[in-house]
Amino acid sequence: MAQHAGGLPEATISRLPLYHRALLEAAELKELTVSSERIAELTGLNAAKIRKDLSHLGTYGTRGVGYNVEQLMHQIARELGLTEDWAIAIVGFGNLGQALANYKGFLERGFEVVAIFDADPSKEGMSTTGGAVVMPIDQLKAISSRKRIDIAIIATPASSAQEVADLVVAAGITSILNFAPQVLAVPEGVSVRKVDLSIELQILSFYKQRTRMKTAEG
Amino acid sequence: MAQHAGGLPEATISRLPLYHRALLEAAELKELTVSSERIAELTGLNAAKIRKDLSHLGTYGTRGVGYNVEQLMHQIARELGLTEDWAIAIVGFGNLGQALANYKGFLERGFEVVAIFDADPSKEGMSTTGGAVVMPIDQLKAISSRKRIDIAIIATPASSAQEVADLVVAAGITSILNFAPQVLAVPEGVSVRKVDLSIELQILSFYKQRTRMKTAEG
DNA sequence: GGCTGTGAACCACTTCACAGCC
DNA sequence: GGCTGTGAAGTGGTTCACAGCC
Repeated sequence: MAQHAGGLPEATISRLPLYHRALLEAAELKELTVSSERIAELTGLNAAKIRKDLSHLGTYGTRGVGYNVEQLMHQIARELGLTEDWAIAIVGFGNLGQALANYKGFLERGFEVVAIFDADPSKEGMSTTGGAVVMPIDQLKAISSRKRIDIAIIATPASSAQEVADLVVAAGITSILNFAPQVLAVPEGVSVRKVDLSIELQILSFYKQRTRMKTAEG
Repeated sequence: MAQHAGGLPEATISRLPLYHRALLEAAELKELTVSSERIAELTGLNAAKIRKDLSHLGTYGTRGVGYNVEQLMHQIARELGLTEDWAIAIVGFGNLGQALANYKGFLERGFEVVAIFDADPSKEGMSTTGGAVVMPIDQLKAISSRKRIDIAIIATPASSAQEVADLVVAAGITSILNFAPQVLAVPEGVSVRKVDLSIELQILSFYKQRTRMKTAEG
C-alpha cells in the first residue's frame, strides 16, 4: 500500500542520494551484490533503516544474498530522476557563483550549467570552462522561455536574493537552490532548498563549546 | 529537568541559528519585542514549535508581550558560542576553497580564516583578501600546534578528502565541515558536518520529477 | 485580550526482532 | 546459514489546546 502510489517518506528521499553514491562506490570495487550491512558501512547509517528505506522502493533484494548493485543503483537513479539531464542556471557570478559555475562535478552527475546571470554589467560576457556565458539578469525571463532551465541556483548577496528569487519564479522556474542566508518567500509549488555555511559553522561551534564544557566539568 | 543539564534536543539546536538570524533582522527593523508568531513569519516555521524550542533555553519571554529581541538574541548567541571568535582552516585551495577563503560573511559572523592548506606546491604563498596565505598541507600539524584552529573546512577533491581528514584529526582538530561527497571516517569525539551540493540538486530533481508526474496524471 | 509555557495527543521516523525466503 | 522484508515497539519531534501570567 502506498508502495508506488508515489509516497516515499521524506526522510527516505533525503537518503537516496547517499545510497546511490554508496552503490557507485561498490560498483567501482567490482562488488556485484551488497548486503544492507555493507551499505551501512559505506554510508555510516544503520542497516535496519537501510532495509526499510529500500523496501519502500519495491522488492529489489534477495534474501540470503543481498541487493544487486547495478540493478538497485539504476532503480534509485530512476527514482531520483538521475537518468535524465537537468539544466541549471546560476544567478550571481561573484566568488561563490564562479566556483559553482566552474565545478566539474555537476556535469558528471547530470547537471549542466546552461546559463549564468549577474546584475553587474562589467561581468557580462565572462565565460566558464563549461562554455556558459554571463548574461544580464534582466534577460532571465527571455532566456528561460527559449531554453529549458530546470533549477536555479541563487548565489547573489543576501541583499538581492529575494528580488532575484522573484525574477526566477516569474521566469517559470520551480526549483531553487538558495545560498543566501535568509528564508526566501516563494509561491506554493516552488521547491527551495537552502545551503547555509554559516549555519553549519554555528552548529559546529555549538557542539565544540558543549564538548569543552563537558571536559572542563569532568 | 534536563533544562540546563546541557541537553537541548538535536532539532532545536539546528534551528537556533535560524532564530538568531530572525532576531537580528527584527533588531534591524527596530522591533524591541517579538512574538512567537512574528518569529514564525521571519523563519517560515510554526509558532508552537518556536515557543517550545525557546522554552528549552529557559524562560525569556513575557506572557502577553513576547520576547525581548536583544536579550533573546544574546542568549541564543551565547548558547551557540557566537560570543567568541572561532578560528578556521581551509584545506584545499581549488575553486571552492578560494571562494570560501574570500567569503567576507564568515568574519562578520565571528569565523576567521586563519590558515589555508593545499597539496599543490604551485599554490603555496597565494593569499586571500583576508590576509591568509596558502601553506603546504604537511605543515598542518605544525601550524595547528602553534596557533589555535577550531574548525577545519575540507574543500579538496573527493579522492584526497579522507586522507586530509586523517591529517586534520591527527593535528588535534575536532570539528570538520566536509564539502567532499563521501562520508568521512573519523574517531569518536570529532564532529563532522557535511555540505553536499549534488545531494541537494538530486533531491530537487526528485521533487521536480515527482511534480511533473502529478501534473501529467491530473 | 494577548501571548507564553507546557501537558497531552499525535505523528514520523527509527530500531528491534523475527518470520520468510534463498 | 545468511540476509531481506516487515510487523511491533520505541523514540524524538511536532502540533494542539489551554492554563497561567501580564
